[in-house]
Amino acid sequence: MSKEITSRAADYAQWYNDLVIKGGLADYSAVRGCMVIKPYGFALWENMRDALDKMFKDTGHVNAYFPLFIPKSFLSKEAAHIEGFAKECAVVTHYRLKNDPDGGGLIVDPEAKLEEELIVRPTSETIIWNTYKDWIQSYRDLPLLVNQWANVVRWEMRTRLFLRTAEFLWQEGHTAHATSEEAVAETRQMLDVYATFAEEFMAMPVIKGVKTISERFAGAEDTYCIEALMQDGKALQAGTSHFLGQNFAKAFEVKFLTKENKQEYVWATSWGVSTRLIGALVMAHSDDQGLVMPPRIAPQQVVIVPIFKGDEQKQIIGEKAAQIMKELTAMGIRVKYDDNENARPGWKFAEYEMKGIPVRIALGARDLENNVVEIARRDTKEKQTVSLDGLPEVIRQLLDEIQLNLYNKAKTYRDAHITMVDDWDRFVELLDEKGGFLSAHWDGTAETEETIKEKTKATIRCIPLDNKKEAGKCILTGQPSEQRVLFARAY
RNA sequence: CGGGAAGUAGCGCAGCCCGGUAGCGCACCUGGUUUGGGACCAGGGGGUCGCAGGUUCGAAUCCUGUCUUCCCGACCA
Repeated sequence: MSKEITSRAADYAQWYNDLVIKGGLADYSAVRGCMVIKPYGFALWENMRDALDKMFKDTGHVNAYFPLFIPKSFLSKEAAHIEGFAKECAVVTHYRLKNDPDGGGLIVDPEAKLEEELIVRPTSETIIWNTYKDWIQSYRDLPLLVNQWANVVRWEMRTRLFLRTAEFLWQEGHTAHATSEEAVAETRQMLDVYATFAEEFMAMPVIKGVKTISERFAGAEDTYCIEALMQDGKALQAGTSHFLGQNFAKAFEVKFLTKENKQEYVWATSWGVSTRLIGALVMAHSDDQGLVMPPRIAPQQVVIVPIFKGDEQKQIIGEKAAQIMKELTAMGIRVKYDDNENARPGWKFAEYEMKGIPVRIALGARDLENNVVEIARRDTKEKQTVSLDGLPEVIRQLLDEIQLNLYNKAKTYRDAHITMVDDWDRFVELLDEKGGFLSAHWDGTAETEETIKEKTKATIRCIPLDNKKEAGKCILTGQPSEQRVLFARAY
């Protein structure tokens, strides 16, 4: 009624916007390109953050916090890095406002110009490596394994809720190591952490791979990524992990003394995931009725909707619901009871479906008489009547089943959308008609990559880590190729 | 940053062409009847018409500027 959702078939982009806004995840704000993350969306982020944070701690990392502002001179120390970010930096030039003497309200005080302009961090490599210089003296200080949860700003031309906003929340890990091998191992380890998180918590299958040179992070030697596939057949980079070599160590003079008392530059990594994951989650599982939340990170896993006539029934049902809640909560299940009398049950059913709550329990007087409840699962919309006896265990298993089903469904779709193709015309045709990943040979040159992008808007998403070597001919140029790479149109 | 569309009550919209008392649906408040898939009846409250200038006796309506959003491109996570 009041909250119609555009169907995916009618307008995929609008469907996505509808889910984010009507599902209560976020809103547009008065600031261009910036969004307000609403409590429901932030609860989701908190669950993602908590799960990831634990995984980071379990792999030996600690959290710290570095400044929002970066002196302009820092950013320019690493040539490739500045090249990559210069075009999208917000710059602070003054530190004071004053009343316009001509009565025009507040103006920037021209007297208050900063001696050195400050950049609002688009990422923190430079300020962090400038700091690490002081933290690292000897091999005994290594490895240095630090993560920070922060906001960053990248001045984007065109923004989309969660997928690309001028300001976003993320975590960025920055580590320093004594050897190249150790840094590469760290890079790969964190990529595995991301892949595990995406698959086990978000129920979103991902492909681990390495980026081509042109898709590489500015300042990295190698960029690894996890790539996910959305329901419209477009790929989305869900996380990246970079092997930075000694680029930042050299730019910021970060050296350490080896056991042999020799000065050497340290080896670095950085890795991050952002609130973009929320956009990925929305597009991976949701349907035309609304959001579909994977149980493991759903802000609410179960909602109980009472169905009653009159205060007496409300009272009795409320008591039973409280008991169910207590049992579920004791099992660590996040459950909400909605006895708001302003909305009728049917309205609540639709509302919670839109919010994607995995399991709904309907509890009415009739059920109490029969010692049963009706449970409905969001993913398949199946309903069943089950006994109140042993309900918590049934719910617990159902949540696991939903989690698994979402993953399997997404994986089936994803696997069905990786297409091997060896013919250029077919390649172009598939992009338009089917979408998804196209596994094709590439001659390894940036020129060919660029030409394919110009002709088709498809980019090389990654070279899968488990790729097998296979001689073939480049899809565009026919030049010899030693392996297939994954092409797709991407967010 | 280019091209298109839009901004009027919390939300969705009409009114604008042709200037003259700001309207409809949902939501909200009160009372009543209801409650197993987005209830109904009656009464009621709420709007600097994005913002700033201009034209005019008079501007939601005409003109100029500006801000914001959406869609499509270019750029990028």
